[in-house]
Amino acid sequence: MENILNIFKALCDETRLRILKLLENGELCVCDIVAALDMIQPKVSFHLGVLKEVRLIKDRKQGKWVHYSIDDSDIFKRFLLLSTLERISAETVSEDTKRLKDFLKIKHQKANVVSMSSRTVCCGR
Amino acid sequence: MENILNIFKALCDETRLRILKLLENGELCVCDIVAALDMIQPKVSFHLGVLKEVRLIKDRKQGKWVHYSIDDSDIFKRFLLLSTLERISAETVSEDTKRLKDFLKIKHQKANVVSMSSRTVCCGR
DNA sequence: TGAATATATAAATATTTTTTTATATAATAT
DNA sequence: ATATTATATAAAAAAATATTTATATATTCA
Repeated sequence: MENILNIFKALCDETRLRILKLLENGELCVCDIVAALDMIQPKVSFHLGVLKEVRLIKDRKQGKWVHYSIDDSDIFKRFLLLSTLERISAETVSEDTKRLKDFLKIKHQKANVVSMSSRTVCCGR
Repeated sequence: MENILNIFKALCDETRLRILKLLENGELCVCDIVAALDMIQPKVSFHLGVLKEVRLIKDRKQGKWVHYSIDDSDIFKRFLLLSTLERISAETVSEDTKRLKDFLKIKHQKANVVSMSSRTVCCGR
């Protein structure tokens, strides 16, 4: 019971569903998600922690960055996520996707300049 | 989003999962559930209301009684419930099932006496 | 009709969860 | 070394949810 209950507790929050929806298309680092959701970073970290705790997502550390992605090692969770996320239309999260797109664009532009000047910037702050 | 979110909000509570597990074997009236969970009646009514609101369960009124049962008119919810409830072992809810069994036994005994003396008692209080 | 029973609802309280603000940690760059 | 960047965490405040207590409604029974 404990287990399935905690999965639902992790899924019963709008912010966390938005995060999962963002991760549907592949891994993102924390600052990507912060930009996409337009929320402050500790808030996003909190929700990532909740999702990670029940293993709906996993993380991968690389230098200063932490990349999060859907953890599809469990077949039940995989199916649950699949059927859940397909019930959230792209339209519903269009603002998030737009902000993410814009952010990644600028980030990659900077990364190019950076690779020439040998700096390493993610959020450009 | 609203819709799937509210389904998870309804499912993210232990009492409500216990209620659903009880209803797995067919409809029960409120006083059956109150006895099985060993909780006060307004608390049970509150949780039944939450489940009914998102149409995970439905009710059927008959005289003084209200009978609740799983609402399986929606295929997604049906599947979700099926796969959820099978993840809650009978062992986990054995106390609930025991109390329910005991309660129904006494209730039916009374109902028999009652049918002879033409009274209508449910909870015997 | 009046008492008893089954359930629902409203208001007050308690608890849990989320959000914010401040700060810590760890990696990289200068 | 020191500053900057990315992320996490702790503590306080705010918001949401659940629980209790009291009461209302509706049905049946005597």
